[in-house]
Amino acid sequence: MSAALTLVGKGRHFASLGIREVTRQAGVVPTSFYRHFRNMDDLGLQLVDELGLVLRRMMREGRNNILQADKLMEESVGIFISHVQANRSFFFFMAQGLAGESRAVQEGIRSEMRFFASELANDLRRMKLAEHLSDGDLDMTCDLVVRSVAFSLTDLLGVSPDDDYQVEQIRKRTTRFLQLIFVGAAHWKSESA
Amino acid sequence: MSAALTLVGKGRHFASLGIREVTRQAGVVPTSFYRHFRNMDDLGLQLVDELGLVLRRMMREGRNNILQADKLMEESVGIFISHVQANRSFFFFMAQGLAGESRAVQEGIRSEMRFFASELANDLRRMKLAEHLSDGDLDMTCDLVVRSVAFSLTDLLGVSPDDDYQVEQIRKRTTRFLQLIFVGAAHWKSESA
DNA sequence: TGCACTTGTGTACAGTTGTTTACTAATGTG
DNA sequence: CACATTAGTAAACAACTGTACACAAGTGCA
Repeated sequence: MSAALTLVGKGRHFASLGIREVTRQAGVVPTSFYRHFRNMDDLGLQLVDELGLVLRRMMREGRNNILQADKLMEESVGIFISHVQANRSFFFFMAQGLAGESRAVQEGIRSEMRFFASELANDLRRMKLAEHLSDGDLDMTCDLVVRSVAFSLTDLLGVSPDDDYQVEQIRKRTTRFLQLIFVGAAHWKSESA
Repeated sequence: MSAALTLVGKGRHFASLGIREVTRQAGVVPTSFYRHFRNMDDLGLQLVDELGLVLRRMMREGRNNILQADKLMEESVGIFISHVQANRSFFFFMAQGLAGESRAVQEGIRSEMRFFASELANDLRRMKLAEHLSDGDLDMTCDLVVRSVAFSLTDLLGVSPDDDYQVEQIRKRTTRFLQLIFVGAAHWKSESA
């Protein structure tokens, strides 16, 4: 699994990886692959599970470290970026999987994102930061937040992690996106359509 | 090119396509490939150019058919969805390319999206729909709009085009996203950070 | 009519792929 | 210690891959 991840981190697309290629990277004979996985899709699914762990760690760090509500978005984006940089290959895999060729992997990643969004909605409810929103509207808002951040992910993966200037731009832009969304949520009226 | 697109439309990932496979689908001998392209990346780049045309057609239809400002978002989303359904394979290619393995294709698609966002900003300026926003803030808003719609694209490609119920859900959700963003923009104050 | 150019064909080759089968080394539990 | 399980190996195979080369049919222009 980490061999596959390494290759993905080097810019290869998961869909184009072969069994022999992965085992070669792992320093192991091709037949060994079958001791652990039935095929590449299977390996992909197990990577999705591990990705889930990475995302949960990120979420926990967010919950523990965000103290003042007024800095909520800056800090969240900061945590997000630092986790992406620390697990670059995993997030490459995630970004690829959103439009990947295995339907199962795609659905797995999508469901991780839904989970993330619903946890975010719960947190906001608990912090009483969105009391004027109906449950449905809060869910929608959080969904949009998660999507926007996920899209920033592709920006972030497109620049070198050492390019501080570009990373800073992405950080600022993502933060502004979130602020814009929450300004919208603050003035949102149900059935405004 | 249309052979490659057909394969992508059938669920294959562009990065995993081979020359022989594409020429087989095209009903042509493998060596013919080299008459037109140097390699698969080259083919991908030419597909990006064609994708640009598809997007421009969509934009034009938007400009011609949107009459009342109050239905602007419903109609825009409607046009978007109908173009996606009419050019499904192209949009598959686009969604894949955002995290593809060819840096050049990736950059090409990204730049098409930037172009789209800046045209959108110009239109809104021209229609005097965003006069309280600075240029930078309007650009940001349009960027977020385009990203949100692009993300909905992956939703749309994940369901069958005949599944009217799901398509309708996506349409509604996307429209609400845009409304939320524009409510945010309407109440946005520069330097609100 | 002849000529340059474009597109497609046929054959060939060395390298790579996924997968099977039979065998071996390492592991931890009773 | 013996045994069952797990993880890795070696050799083999047919199928497929990208690419090279020389050649043929179709095109539009002089």
